[in-house]
Formats: sequence, structure tokens, C-alpha cells
Amino acid sequence: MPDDDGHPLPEEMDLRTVLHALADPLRLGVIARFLREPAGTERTCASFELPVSKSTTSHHFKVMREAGLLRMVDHGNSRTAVLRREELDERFPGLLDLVAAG
Amino acid sequence: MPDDDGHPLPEEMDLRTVLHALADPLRLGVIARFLREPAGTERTCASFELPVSKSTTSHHFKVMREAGLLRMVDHGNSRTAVLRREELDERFPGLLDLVAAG
DNA sequence: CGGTAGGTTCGACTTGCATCGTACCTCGTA
DNA sequence: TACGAGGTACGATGCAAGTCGAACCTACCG
Repeated sequence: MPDDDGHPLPEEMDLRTVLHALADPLRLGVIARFLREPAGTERTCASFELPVSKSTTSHHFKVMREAGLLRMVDHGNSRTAVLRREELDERFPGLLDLVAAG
Repeated sequence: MPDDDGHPLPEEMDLRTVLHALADPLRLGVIARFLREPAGTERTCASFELPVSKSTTSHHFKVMREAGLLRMVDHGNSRTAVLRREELDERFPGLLDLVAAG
């Protein structure tokens, strides 16, 4: 059962949902940029400076976290996003490698 | 350069295009069913009996072959589709394994 | 020759999704 | 207390994509 923020457990992740989340150029770009940074890197949504409005940015991050790609971490003042690298590697082995390879 | 049927070479295959092609339930189902059969299995589009019209079926197979997932083989009377297993494994290692694992 | 099987193409409709602006929320800070 | 930074929620809009029916094409068969 997803938590309040809609984070699915690894066994709840659905391949179709994940593929759909990755099929968008902006979202695929966000995941690819996470993969170029050290594991565990936390970034605010705004730090990606996507060429869309704030609400659209929020929408894309919602799609990614509900698919299981990202986890939102509450830091009081600001929330940050983290790539769920280990869980994704466990549930969908090789998937992130494909994204990293482009 | 794609041939007359729109088949891309392995190095021309685009991850985004492939992910988009796989994000549709009907198309993902077709690939999954190919993966449950011996490598090299040829099937007609109609043999999948998708719950959509003939023209829609043709549309989905066009999306898959233009993404590089399938190759259409002309047999005179009927055309058959083949999963491009080896080429996909070379270009996107692990991708088909993910689809097979569901 | 016509009929049939299997696919394709075309135009039209309809659904889904990305996008936006606005309003709102929650901290932390001045 | 008020304000700003960072995100979220909601309603509306516009475009991309799925869907369909009808017409067409090619190869085989009777």
C-alpha cells in the first residue's frame, strides 16, 4: 500500500506505469541527471529548472514518485527528491542502466 | 536510415521511442507474448486477436516496428511479425528481460 | 476472372496527457 | 506576525495519441 505521498513498495511497482513515466522527455531527463550524480543525491524539484511552469514541474514529479522512481523527503522547509536506485535495481534490474546509457 | 517499412537499425533506435512503444498495454502485451515463444517465432498481426479493430491493430504494429521492436517479414500472401530479439538485446541490454519478467 | 485473407492508409472522432494560472499549504525567518 | 521559498491541488485548455469505419492493395485460390 502506497504511503501518504504515493510511494509504492518495490513489489507494488508496475512496469507499465514505470515505462509510461519514463516515456516523457522531461521525466526521462530528470532520471538521467540523477544517474549522473552520486547515489543518494537529493535535489529540490526546482533545482532542475525544467522549461515548464511550477505546477507542471510538480505534476511530473508526482508521476515519477507514484511510479516508484523517486522518493520525496521532507526537510521541514523544503522537500527534496531522491532516485530510488537500489529499490529500482532490485525490482527492475538493468532498467536504470538503460536510462544511464541513453 | 529506416528502410521502406520503417525498420530502424539498432544504432538508430531511440530509448524514448522504445519506452513510449512499450508504455501501451496492448503493445506491451504483444511483446510479452512474443517472449513466451521460441526466439524467431513469426506471427501474423491478426493472430494476436487484439480487442481493437483491424486498423487500430495495424497502427500498433506500425508503432512497434518503427521503434525497432518488431520486424515485418513479407511472405507473399501474408506478412508476419518477428521480435527483433538479438538486436534489442544488443542495443538495450536487459530491456526484454524486464518485459518478460512483467 | 472474382473472392478471400491479411495489412495499410485515410479522415474523423474521442480520449488522455502535458501545460498553464491561480489559489493554497507548510515551514523557516525577519 | 507577515513574508518568501518550495510544493501541492484544482480547473481549464490545447495538442498528441488511440480508436474506428471505409476504401484500397497484394497474393493466393477456386
